[in-house]
Amino acid sequence: MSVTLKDVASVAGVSTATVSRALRGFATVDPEIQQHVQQVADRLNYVGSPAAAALSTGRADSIGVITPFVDRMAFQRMLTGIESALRGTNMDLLLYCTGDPSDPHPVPPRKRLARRVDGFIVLSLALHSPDVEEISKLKMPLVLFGDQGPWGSSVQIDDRAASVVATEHLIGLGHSRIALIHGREAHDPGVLEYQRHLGFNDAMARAHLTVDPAMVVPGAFTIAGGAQAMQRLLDAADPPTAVVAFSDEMAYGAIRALRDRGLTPGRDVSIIGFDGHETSALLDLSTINVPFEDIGALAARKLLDEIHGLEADNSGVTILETVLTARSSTGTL
Amino acid sequence: MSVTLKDVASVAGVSTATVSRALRGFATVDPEIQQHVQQVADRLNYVGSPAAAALSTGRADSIGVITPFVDRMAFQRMLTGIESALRGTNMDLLLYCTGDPSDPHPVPPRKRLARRVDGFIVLSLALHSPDVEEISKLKMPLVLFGDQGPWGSSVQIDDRAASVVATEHLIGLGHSRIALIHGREAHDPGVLEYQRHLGFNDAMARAHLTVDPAMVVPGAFTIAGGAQAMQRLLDAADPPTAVVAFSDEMAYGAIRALRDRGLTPGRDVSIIGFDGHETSALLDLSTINVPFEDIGALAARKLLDEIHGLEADNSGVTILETVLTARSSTGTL
DNA sequence: GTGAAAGCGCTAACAC
DNA sequence: GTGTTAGCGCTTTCAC
Repeated sequence: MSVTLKDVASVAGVSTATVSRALRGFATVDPEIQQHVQQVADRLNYVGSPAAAALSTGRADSIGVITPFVDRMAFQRMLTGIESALRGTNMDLLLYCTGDPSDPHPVPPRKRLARRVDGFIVLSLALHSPDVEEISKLKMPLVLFGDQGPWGSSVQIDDRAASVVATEHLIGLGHSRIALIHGREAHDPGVLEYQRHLGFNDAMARAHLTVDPAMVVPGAFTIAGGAQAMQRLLDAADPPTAVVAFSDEMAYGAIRALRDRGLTPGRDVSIIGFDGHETSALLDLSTINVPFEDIGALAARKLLDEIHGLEADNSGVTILETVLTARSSTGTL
Repeated sequence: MSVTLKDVASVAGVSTATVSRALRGFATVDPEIQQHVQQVADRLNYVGSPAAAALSTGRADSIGVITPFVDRMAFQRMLTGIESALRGTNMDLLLYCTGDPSDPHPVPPRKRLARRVDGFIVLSLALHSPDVEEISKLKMPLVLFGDQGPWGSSVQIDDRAASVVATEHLIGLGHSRIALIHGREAHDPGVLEYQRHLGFNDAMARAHLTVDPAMVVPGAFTIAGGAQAMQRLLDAADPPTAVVAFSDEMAYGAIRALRDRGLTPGRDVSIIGFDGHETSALLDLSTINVPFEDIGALAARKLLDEIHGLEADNSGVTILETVLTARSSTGTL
């Protein structure tokens, strides 16, 4: 097939053990020999077999990233962060997309990735994944985002507090009939959405405002879903004057729905999103900035530390800050 | 360490070969035994070692996706397509991000991924990667996008023709002083940008319009770069009345720059983008829709076929259609 | 400092 | 149909 360690060894006139050591830069190898072996390997265009190394060492030299969706901007930003943290390490990145957790998936992620990676980053985002439980049973290094797991460390934001900030921003502008576009019904307190919902309720209660159940609609975290949600809200007997959306994408959809009816965001209806994507600036969308790139990078760094057995100072739960950016999509009543 | 095939074999009272066959659903196994083995494996929570299997079979059961950037919307869309094509197969996805090809990368992709995957999808996007050459030397299954490679098949769009369509759209609206925001200087005809530039020139020449070198500026394929480019254009002695941008992101930036000066896209300056991202509809950006999801899915399918040795009907070069969507960012002069 | 040899966990002939 | 056996290509004791 291809050129192996053994080939290099026989050409270089040394043992496979020496080649193995030399190529990995072990200090115990004679510098002359080390250099010679390196040259031979280069000349032969030798590329080692990760599979063989993995089998032998038990390490896979790669991490798995598990996410329900790849087509979300938040995911892309986290992936960017993860990638940058991995740059310069010898770790490879395996991507496993579970799809909507409510659909049963053909092959559970643990079966797929378990022995193939040294650890996992689970981006459960807005949905609690039953797979997380499965994965945590593996007792492998694991870093979670968006959910507090029973095992491993996690990177989080304070969803409840951030949601309070968003809601109070609208209240501060004089709004009282405030609607909520959430992703979907969440019953698990560990889920990001649940916490944000709590925050919304907190802020409303604190301002002595009532939450009208008709003003709470799902938007599936997509642009289309957000647009539909907004349409429902506008069709209500008593439409809202302001809306909190649990993602920028849903807010985009809401803005579109508004415009389609000739309404202007921030004047006729105020809208605030959640995520702080770059495009939100262009759409003049007020939003809660979530540092997804940092989240990804930090999660990756935590995972690498766990894998390498460093009892790092960054283990456990880390909470990152979110900040409100007010733009013209939110205005006084 | 963990439970192995051998453990399952001894518990089930059969040989490892039988377990191996049973677990992979070979027809040559007695149904009763097959079921029994499966049960034992489940009970023991057995998870096979991909490394061992790979070493033994020579197949890695995974593909590598190589891209210079992860933080581009186009990349995300292609990844979505690739992911969906891989769903239901037993192939894993390894992501390798080379970063800007002009920077030297510490570990060349071929060394990293070569023996770890069964084939590659290379998304060179707007930049010609010298790594492609290296990878093609591997003589492994390879599917390219955005570049016509010396080896392997590819998925493409007709960049030159699409660019003609975009430019002629502006010309048809009465514009004659048309600027171009490209990504960066391209000298390689195999590169997408080069072809689009050709198309721009074609359309201008056909309409007997001159291309002012001062009206051709780079935007680095980012929002910020597009904004800067637009600023330069507006600061020119004789600013353009219309602009073609080679990506929606750069067009977003251009729109922002326009707005920052109190100008309205489509009225004061017309702008057309390239890509057709979902958010472009919200920004009322005219654009050339590129079916990135389809490109990704098709590339993945081609690669799988190549890997499995199917001399598929979809091998070689496949060209996908692009379509113009006119919105209010482009208007009559 | 270097080599010999025993695996790592699985698959694929090949016999039975 | 099922078991035996010989690797796949590397790492890693353990001698020397």
